[in-house]
Amino acid sequence: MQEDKKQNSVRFSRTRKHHANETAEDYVEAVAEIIDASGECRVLDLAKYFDVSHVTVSRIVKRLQGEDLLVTRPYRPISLTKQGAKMARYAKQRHEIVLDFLVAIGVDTQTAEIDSEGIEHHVSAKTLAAMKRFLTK
Amino acid sequence: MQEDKKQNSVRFSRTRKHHANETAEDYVEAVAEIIDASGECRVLDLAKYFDVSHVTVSRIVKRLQGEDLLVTRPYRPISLTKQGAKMARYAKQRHEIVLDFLVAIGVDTQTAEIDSEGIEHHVSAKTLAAMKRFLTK
DNA sequence: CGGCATCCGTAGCCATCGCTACAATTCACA
DNA sequence: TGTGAATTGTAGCGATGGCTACGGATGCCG
Repeated sequence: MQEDKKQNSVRFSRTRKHHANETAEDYVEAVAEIIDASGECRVLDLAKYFDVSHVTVSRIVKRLQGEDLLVTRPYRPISLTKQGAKMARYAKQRHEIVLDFLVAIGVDTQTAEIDSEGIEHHVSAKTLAAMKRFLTK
Repeated sequence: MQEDKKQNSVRFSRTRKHHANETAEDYVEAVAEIIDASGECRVLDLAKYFDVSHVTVSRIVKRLQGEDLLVTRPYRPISLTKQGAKMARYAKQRHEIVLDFLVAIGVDTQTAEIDSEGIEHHVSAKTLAAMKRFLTK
């Protein structure tokens, strides 16, 4: 119990920063997916993708541009920076592993798709590695 | 890809409401744990537990009282309502299953403890059932 | 090339969860 | 009992992410 006090700042990392990072991962992954599927990514594409208003997307896109994850200009399409593309690749890979893993342990596909969206942001490299090992066995 | 548009409101349930619910689960679980360990739960106990200021705890406790999950009075200890205790029991059980499951697939205990904190809130009943099946096999 | 539909930005509201600074209450102990 | 330390509440700030309402930009098509 004592050592909890030191570790809780890590265990309960449900902080603003962590949450903002989840959003960043979701957004770069979505941008990559949308560009891959349709050639370009607009604010409205993201609004439809996440089922939020274009205003919310617009503000988040602006923030992520400030974090050097994506690039856009007013009334123009959105593209990823090198850093954003890297994050998107990692997020996509991790997402697929988590999804496949859930299916592998017997979760139905639809449930696995929903749960993996929430779970993926909390899977550390070590847990991801364990899931990978499980999948290749 | 088409059907994504309908499902995204479910898939990306990273909404205010969902996030607030995660907080509620963490808090009732913590209150139950603290009362179980020390007999009573005070604002400062929760502040230490989550490594946040007492102000943050105080505001959240007030909100959760409004949601009928816990009961307190100014400068008094915090206890759970029937509904809060029920949520705490479920959260604790789910937490333990996720933790045991991560360890079972080969994640070290410390990493499993960290990851399970984040993951547990996104594990549906079906996924939880799959984890339980895995553990009893 | 003008006008209208669509897309996007801005203004401004709310809720949640962080914080510091300060005020109020409680409680133990002198 | 009174007083000081510990605890808790309040005021007020910032960041993030929801929203509606409205205005400006773009671009297509007659």
